[in-house]
Amino acid sequence: MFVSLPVQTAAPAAYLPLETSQPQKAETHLKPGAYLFYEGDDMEFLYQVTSGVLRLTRLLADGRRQVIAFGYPGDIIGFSSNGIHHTDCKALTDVRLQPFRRSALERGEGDRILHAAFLQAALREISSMQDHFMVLGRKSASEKLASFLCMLDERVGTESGAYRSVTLPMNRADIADFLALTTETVSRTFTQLRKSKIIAVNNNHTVIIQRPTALKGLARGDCR
Amino acid sequence: MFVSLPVQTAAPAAYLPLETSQPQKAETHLKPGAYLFYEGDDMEFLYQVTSGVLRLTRLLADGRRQVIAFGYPGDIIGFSSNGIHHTDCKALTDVRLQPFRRSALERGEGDRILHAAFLQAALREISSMQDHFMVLGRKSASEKLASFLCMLDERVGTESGAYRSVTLPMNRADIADFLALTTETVSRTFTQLRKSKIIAVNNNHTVIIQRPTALKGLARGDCR
DNA sequence: CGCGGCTTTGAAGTTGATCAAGGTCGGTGG
DNA sequence: CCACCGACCTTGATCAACTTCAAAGCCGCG
Repeated sequence: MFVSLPVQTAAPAAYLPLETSQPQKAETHLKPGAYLFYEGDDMEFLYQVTSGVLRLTRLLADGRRQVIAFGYPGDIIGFSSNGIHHTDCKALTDVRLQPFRRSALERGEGDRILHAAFLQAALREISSMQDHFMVLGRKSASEKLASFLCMLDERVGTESGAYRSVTLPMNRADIADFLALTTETVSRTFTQLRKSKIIAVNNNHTVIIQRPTALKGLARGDCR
Repeated sequence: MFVSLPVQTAAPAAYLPLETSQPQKAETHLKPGAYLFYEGDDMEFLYQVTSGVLRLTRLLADGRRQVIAFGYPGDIIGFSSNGIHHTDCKALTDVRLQPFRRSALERGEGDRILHAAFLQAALREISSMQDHFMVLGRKSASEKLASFLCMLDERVGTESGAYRSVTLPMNRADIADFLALTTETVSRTFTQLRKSKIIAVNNNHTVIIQRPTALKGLARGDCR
């Protein structure tokens, strides 16, 4: 019986457009702060993120919020089983998107290759959501933040001098609602990681990973 | 901007076999306590649950555990994006399963109808996982348990006299690890729901829903 | 009857939430 | 260029929910 390693998401580390021979709708563009769709909207399109970052959220009646996912280049956004969107989707940066007609999901319709690509994307999504269950359910605040930073580093981290670094287009509240914490706790945890020299923080939107091994260990839950 | 209603999973409320014309492997059978696969195993097959209940779990190095899902009749079990299982899968009851070759997921291979059915199943899975994010991340202990009972009632609840009732094939620890609580808290919360006459509990494995509206309200988070 | 596994209950301990100020930074307008 | 404003972030003090630790109860089964 193994122990959970975060799935080595063979997710498109770099943006990789879906293969298709179908005539497609033209690329869509979104300004920071703009919404792509709201919860309850009819699903007309699926989108593959070409560039930029999106935020998918859900709300409870009393305002409690959960960030369901951040959408990065390569990700497919807007999957729904019943033709209704179940999240709000907002652009955090300038975003470019490739839309695909909803019918591309339906049986028979659309080209086979595209269909298979959607299934692969859905399977990757399931994998990463399973990882996140563990994060939400069983990890401490510092383990959660470490997991988040590691995940972002794997997806969109860049070499910067001696260290790798990650840009955070979302604010502390978004991170809090993704990790099921409060902004205060996220902030305190950043401070803690900074003080233990595991990371350094620039202008609150750039994190430099000074001790990657320590960060990964924390993320895995080797120690609390 | 809407507020999250748990997705009306158009999930096969009753077991609905996948349509396929393909020659299939014969149905598999599992005794209670038997494992279907372990984390790290190669994925050879996908399975549709015909009858019985499965439990999918993940572990952290220090033993912290998260129940990823319970597999009920109609559910597709064993989705993986990279051909490796990322959970342990154990039968909680006698289980019958219809296996499907992994290749049925791959592009080109297999029949189109089956392929589309898998995609639909994957999309439903994503929907229900999104619901569960909200439960794990933002709900209190009693809201979590109420959500769990409502979900089970929708899926497999039965009319029993004046009330509906739900059978729980899993134990308190499994429920705890599904909802990210401890067995003690789950037990206390059951007691609390019992004392407020929202539910009645039989032999610890049967719950009678005495006040469905109160239970649903609690699950939605109308009040804490 | 008695054993073992599961569940319940109680008391004390912790983690993270809440409440409440300040502090920082970037943009705007005088 | 500087002052101000607002949004966001940080820090501190207190609090509550849930966990942990401990012990007893229940129940099905050999």
